[in-house]
Amino acid sequence: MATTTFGKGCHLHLIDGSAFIFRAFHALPPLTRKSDGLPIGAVAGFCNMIFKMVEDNSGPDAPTHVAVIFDKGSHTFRNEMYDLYKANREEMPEDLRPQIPLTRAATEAFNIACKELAGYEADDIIATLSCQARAAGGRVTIISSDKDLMQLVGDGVEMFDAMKNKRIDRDGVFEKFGVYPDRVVDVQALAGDAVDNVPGAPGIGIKTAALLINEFGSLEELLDRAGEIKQPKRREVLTEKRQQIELSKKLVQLDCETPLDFTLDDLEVREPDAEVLMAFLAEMEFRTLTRRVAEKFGLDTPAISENPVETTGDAPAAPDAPGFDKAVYTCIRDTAALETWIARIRERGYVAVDTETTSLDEMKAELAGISLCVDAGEACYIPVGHRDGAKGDLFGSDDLAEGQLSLDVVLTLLKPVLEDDSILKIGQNMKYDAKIFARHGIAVAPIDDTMLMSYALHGGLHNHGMDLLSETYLNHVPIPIKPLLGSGKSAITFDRVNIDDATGYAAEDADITLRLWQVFKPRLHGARVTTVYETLERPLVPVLARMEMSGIKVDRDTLSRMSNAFAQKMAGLESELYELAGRSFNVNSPAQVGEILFDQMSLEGGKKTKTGQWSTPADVLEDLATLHDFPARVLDYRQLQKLKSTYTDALQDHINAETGRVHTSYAIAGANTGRLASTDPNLQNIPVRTEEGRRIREAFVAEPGKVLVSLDYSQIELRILAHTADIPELKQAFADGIDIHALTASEMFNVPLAEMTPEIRRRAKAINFGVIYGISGFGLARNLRIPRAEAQGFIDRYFERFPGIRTYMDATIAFAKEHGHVQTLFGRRIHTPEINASGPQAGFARRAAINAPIQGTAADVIRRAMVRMESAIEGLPATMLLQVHDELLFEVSEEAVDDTIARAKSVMEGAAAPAVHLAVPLVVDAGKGANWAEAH
DNA sequence: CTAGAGCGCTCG
DNA sequence: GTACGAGCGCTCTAGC
Repeated sequence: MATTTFGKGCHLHLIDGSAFIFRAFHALPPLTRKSDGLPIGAVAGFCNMIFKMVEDNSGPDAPTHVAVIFDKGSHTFRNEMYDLYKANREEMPEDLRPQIPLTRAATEAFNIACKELAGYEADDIIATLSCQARAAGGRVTIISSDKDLMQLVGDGVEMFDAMKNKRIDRDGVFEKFGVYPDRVVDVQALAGDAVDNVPGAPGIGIKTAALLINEFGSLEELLDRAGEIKQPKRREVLTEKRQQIELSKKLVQLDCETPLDFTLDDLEVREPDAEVLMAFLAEMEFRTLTRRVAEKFGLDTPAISENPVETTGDAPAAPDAPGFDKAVYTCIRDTAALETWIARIRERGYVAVDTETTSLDEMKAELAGISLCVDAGEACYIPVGHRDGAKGDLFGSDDLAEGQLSLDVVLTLLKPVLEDDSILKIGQNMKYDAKIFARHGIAVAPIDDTMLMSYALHGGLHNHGMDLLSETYLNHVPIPIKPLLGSGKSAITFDRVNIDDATGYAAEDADITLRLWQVFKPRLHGARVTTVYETLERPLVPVLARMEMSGIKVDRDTLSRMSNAFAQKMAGLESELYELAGRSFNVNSPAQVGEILFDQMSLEGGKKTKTGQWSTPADVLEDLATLHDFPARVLDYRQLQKLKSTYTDALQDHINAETGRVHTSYAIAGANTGRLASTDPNLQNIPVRTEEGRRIREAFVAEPGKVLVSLDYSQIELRILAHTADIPELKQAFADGIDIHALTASEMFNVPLAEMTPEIRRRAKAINFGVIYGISGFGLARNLRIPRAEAQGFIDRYFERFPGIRTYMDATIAFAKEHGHVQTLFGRRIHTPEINASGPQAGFARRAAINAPIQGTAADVIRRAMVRMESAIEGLPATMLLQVHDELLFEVSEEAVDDTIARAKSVMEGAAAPAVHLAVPLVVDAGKGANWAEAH
């Protein structure tokens, strides 16, 4: 083809490559290459789009010049102007990352120019080329739907949305922005952009911005004459935020003078080399496209062994995986063998790791050994802390039968591998192993966690322990630990297990972990949970590990004194109860309490539990307490018993001898909804509702010179409900900062807000919570202690007043029935296997399905806040210690309290963006104090 | 003697 | 038969 000079009559097509594949990745079904599971959905979408253009563009309107433009790197000249530019941007999904070089390769295979420039966005290159083409008298079509490019439209420049197959001209831009292209930047400067983190003028959206620009003619005119604006808020924001608005304009204004090292003439359309193109398409295993391309060029279709298959989340396990064989596992007792393994790991780029220790408490556990696996079926165990069973002496390298390398030697060799950025460490519940290694000065990264992959894939279906996963997904029953350790008093710790047995057990764990990873990893994309796994599960591992290792200081003396006081009171109550009953009995036994109440005293209203004994829960005893002292005293006793046994006594046993602090453990995959669960001890249920219970929080203290700072989301679940079910009245109330329960009461009972009584508000509050739980007449009646018919009346009125709630509930259940799962706003899936059951099960399943998206979205929000928190408070003398579902607790040096609160609050309130745009504000309240009671 | 179910209570 | 989601201490019993 003869080289021509770009000029009049020429038509330039500019394809926004980065934006296209990002959109294609999310919009198209997830496709993986059959032969190796490589995700290629976005590449396929891209190739189809390019091919379609090649086919369509043989007419008179065909481009004479064409280029695909990509972003290069994330740092651009805009970050020099404003360091927060695109700071909200999500990390690229891992399944998309490998597709980017493939898309460049595809562009080259089609023999289309592929351009990018460090320090500039694709948009700037597109702007520059557009300007040059216009200056030369040619026409331009920008293949993109990015609104940031709309400022270029007009006068011979058009846009084309390839996904929607829609042209965008001057009028199209006007539709979107309310102004013509030459004023688009002015509108964008005012409206800002949450996704790119362009600040704009707070409170002004696109519509208002367009109104103002149309009235004043330009942004500069508007800012100069802002004083003339009637609305005080607008006037104020335009005056006070002038600098911010001007900066925003610079950020959205595209650069038409990007220093390019090529000219328009270099972009002239070239015929693809058919063989190169066919080879590429065949390599991608695009069967249909390969055939169509072959037809177009009149070539034979090359044989492609496998069809690309859309994975639905049920991709088969590797069919040719070797069986499990203990005999193949090796025990590593010398450095040469260890170095061979390390070389193998480096060559492979990933390794499954498991640690064996002397305790389930990571803060006390000593390392007994480490197992590794890089190929299914072949694993090793490196003993480092095994001891003689009788004497307890550590085996050395010269113990012939039981020799082992020293811990120091092994960790020195493994540390560079475990910390190597280019080697993926795979574990089952990696938080445990990461904490063990962290205590030895090793920061394990990067990681994958098979437990968390399973949680993202199968949440709600089953638990995610290794034994169950192995049986379910590998069809293999792992070696049980019981026979090795024994149980009860005679149980031994893993360091006393003989090394041969330990090798068989431990190496298998690494083997299983690797195989689970091989099964789960390619399924994430098909099940559309890659982003959930990568942004809500995996990044929490190091964050929680650090929180757990920090622990919280608990004052033993305070607890001890309270325990003594409780014991005294309980002793008094005990004798009083014996007196009232006329005999001694075990107050801790509900069965015996029931006997005395209902058999001996013949009080009315008793019900039996399913095991046939009298039921004596607190609400029943509360009713009986009006008739008799005995049930009243039992209630008093039970409260003290609970506080003493679970809190003031048990917590003391959890104070770590070395740190003097209590270190809880968070289960990331514990709760079905996405919530964390706290165990050993549970620090998410420390009393707060009663005065006496709340005093236990006085024992949770800050170090001298520091304070505890608590930040909690206000009404987060109701806010999410208002957004999700799209209830205008509730959204408005949250926007206006109105008391939501009072508002509900006012709407339901026709009582003006000014005349609200606590009792009416209390009822509305119970209904609001009931809605979140999948309300029933029975449940509300029991909660409010009113007749069931009356409760049902309330519910009916509520649905009448807020019909959107009913719509949401019905739609959620219908979704669950159709898909077998519900999901949160962030895409977390919660499976609902019982949703089609009948009988009482059906009710449970329906209520759980209604609740899960709300509770789960709230859980996702705080997870995101936690993941972002560490960098947000970096440099401040502040440590995040605890999470209690909607609360984060920090320990902060006194002088940094205000800064910490400001930064943490900002992270928490903005945690939904940019992945989710909530139509209600998130509000966070803060408190501080010397102890948790004061801070909360 | 040990493990596990059942009950009841704590939290969001 | 019923509010959603969790964990833990105590009693009691089945089974070694």
